[in-house]
Amino acid sequence: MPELPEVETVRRCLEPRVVGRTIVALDVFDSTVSRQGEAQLRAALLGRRVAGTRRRGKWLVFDLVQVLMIVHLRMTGRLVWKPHEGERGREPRFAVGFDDGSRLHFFDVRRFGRLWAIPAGEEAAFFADLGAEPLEEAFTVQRLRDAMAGRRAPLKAFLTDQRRLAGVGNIYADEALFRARLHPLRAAGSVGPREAARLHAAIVETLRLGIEHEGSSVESFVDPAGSRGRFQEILNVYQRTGQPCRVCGTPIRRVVVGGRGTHFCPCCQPRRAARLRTVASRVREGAPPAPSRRGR
DNA sequence: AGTGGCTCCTGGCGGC
DNA sequence: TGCCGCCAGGAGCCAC
Repeated sequence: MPELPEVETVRRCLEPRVVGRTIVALDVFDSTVSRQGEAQLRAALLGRRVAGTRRRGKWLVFDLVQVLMIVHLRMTGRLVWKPHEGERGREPRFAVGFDDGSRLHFFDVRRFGRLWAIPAGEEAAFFADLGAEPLEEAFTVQRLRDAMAGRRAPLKAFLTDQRRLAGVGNIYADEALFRARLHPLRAAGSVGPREAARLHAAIVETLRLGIEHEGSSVESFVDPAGSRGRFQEILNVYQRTGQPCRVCGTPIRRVVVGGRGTHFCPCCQPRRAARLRTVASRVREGAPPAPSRRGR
């Protein structure tokens, strides 16, 4: 499932290949890939030069100066770079041809991926509902705390909600929560300042590590040049149900949160806050519980 | 408003 | 061996 690190990996692979090239062909083989028709997409894209590539959350943006070509890979979308024409096997959903004869093919077995061509001036409206970009400086601990404040939604659902945070999906949410030692079912609004700082660091570290490893190839992810990612080799919890936690050896558990498979270590990610657990263990040891700071 | 649930889509897999 | 049904999940939509 392409998330922020996978989309960034795709972007980095494509950037040197497409920047400076002019789009001379667009073929739509599956009309459901875009709400816009082939004629409209062609009118918007043909003859335009690629000035740069960007990423916003899990959305890949090709900057064509006055127009933006935007691609979302969703579940199984794959952009495949072909130096020259010619493609074997399954038909792509769309293909873009460049002025030097090279082509970019979009393959997508589950057909959830989408393509847009919008005027550059509509970018703000297009991404209006998208939350903080986690690898930008503006994403601070305070910003995360503000976003979590008062929310009853479980942390797992909060992290994968693109309106709150852009780019985190199932894999990196589970991995970030493990790093932060936070239980996926904890309400986002119940997270204290220290825990929020830990979660912030965990989100940033996990995503950076994902990019460093060129993404996770847990299903079929490969970059446009055909390279697999390596992050799946260092996953701590995702799809490791029943296997021992790499930290404490406890079997990894799987629960469903918001309809999504969620993996965590029940020992490293306790449901209750650490302070409460300390009180519980004091009771178990026969010592009187520490007096509450609030006196109640 | 915030939250949870359903839908789309198809290859892969477990069970019988 | 073959077939059936379930599972995976990003985002959009809908209901409460």
